[in-house]
Amino acid sequence: MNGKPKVRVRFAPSPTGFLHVGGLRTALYNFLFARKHGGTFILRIEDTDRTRYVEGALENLIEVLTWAGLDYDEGPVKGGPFAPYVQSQRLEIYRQHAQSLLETGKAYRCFCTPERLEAMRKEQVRHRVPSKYDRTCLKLEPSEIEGKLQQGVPYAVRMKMPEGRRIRFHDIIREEVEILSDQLDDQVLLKSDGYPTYHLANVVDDHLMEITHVIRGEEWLSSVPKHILLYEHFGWQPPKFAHLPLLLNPDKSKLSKRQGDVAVEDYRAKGYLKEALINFVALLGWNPGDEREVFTLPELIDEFSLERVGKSGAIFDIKKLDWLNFEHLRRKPDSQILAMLKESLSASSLEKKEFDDAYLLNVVGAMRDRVVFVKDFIEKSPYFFQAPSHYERETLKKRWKRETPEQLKKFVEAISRLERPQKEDYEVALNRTAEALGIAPGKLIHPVRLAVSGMGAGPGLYDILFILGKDETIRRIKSAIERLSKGHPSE
RNA sequence: GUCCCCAUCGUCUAGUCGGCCUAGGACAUCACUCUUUCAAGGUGAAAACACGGGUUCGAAUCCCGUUGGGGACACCA
Repeated sequence: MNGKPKVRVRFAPSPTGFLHVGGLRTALYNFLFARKHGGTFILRIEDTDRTRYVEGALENLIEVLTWAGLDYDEGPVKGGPFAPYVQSQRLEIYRQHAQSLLETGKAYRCFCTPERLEAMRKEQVRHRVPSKYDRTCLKLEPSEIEGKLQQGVPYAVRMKMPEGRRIRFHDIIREEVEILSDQLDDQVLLKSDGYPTYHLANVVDDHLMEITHVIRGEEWLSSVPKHILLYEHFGWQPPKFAHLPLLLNPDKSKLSKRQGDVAVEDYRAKGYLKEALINFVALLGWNPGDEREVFTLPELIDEFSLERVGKSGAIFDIKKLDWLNFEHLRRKPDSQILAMLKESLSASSLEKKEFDDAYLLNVVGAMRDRVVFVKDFIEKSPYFFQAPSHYERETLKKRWKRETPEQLKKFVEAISRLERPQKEDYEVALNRTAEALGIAPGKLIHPVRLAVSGMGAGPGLYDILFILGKDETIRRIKSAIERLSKGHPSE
């Protein structure tokens, strides 16, 4: 009941076909801020550039946001009190606002052709003067304007920038920022095709949708004065601003395609968990102030504050993302990993894709400290899903000796006699066999591992044998003896 | 070029508005440990306040400048 307005924030992407990880972070910070303050998180689509229209981009965007767990309260499809939330469906609203600026003399019509503007800019660049619109159309007589309108000459609406104004504003992250209005161009607000530019649409919508905090990327910082002026012209109170530092490529340029993956979907496809990606991206520019680093979404909501967002750009370091993926994966209960493993299995190129839950759970237990991704269960321990097709050359060289086949035969004999062997039974059998042969257990352990898995690394041998089971173990050892005895085939 | 923003280990960063910082943590790297292998775990090492001036008894922390990096300068967002 007290005067504090309810927090309303928006994530306002333009639908270019995929969600950029930088966009994911912007969305996340907006989301966290809203949830933290019991506010509203709005999704608004800024599709005012018809030349960049991408089929299905909206659906894709919503799908990815939903996957990440960033549910919006108002927006396209879902609707809300300020619908529509897609700018291309709000053209009339922008037209009216542009009209009112025209009437109050804060804006004017510009009939210049793109060609003329292009030539003008070139000229300005050549003379090394700041490239700004030369205000040709501001000097038009009312009769001339009338004439052009009569003839149906297409025009854009330009904002008339005041001269000599010092525009100062407060940014939650950057503190005080000051820009001279002389630097500002007479920005086009309404394009000749009737669509608004970002600046007009953004300001109008933020006001109409009662946005209290504009949280967006730093690339917008230098546009704020234009926006402030617009709010002023309309007689509106501007929202609070928070400009986030940029996400950078390893070479410190603005994160972009070409230097790796930038689409959230790329990371999803590679097997990153949403928990890890969200956690990682949250830490790029923000930290809780203590030493904790692994967070779930609810924990982030609890801890988040814009005041703790840093000012400098952050390089997207995939190594740390991998580590977070590992951390989040290992925190998941076996049952959940099991479900993901099954999915991974059915998508794999394995011949056999169906396994008992109990069997898979054993695999999960044996491998969970050794994998970063769910798909690693298959890639790092394929032998749990199919018999080895070849044996690692290096390991073979190191562990497989001339006398090995005979020794393994003894081990096979020993375990053949076992009834429903447990882990420990394999261990006892191996130790006894080694003892009988008068050799160290290692002389058997390594060849057995190689025989059943084809590799030199993995979980404890007895775990592997137990998981594979007696019959399969014997089969694989015999097969290895057969294949590796003649000559010394390495691959 | 003009304007704006930024500046602590290779990377993400702590550093609550000057003293407790001989600069802390994490990832990555290396070593040791554990161990039948590989991981995980444990222990430890190496690794940074861009530079120059101030202000102050005292500066990573405040001010100025330099350098470096980035962003914005469209009828794209």
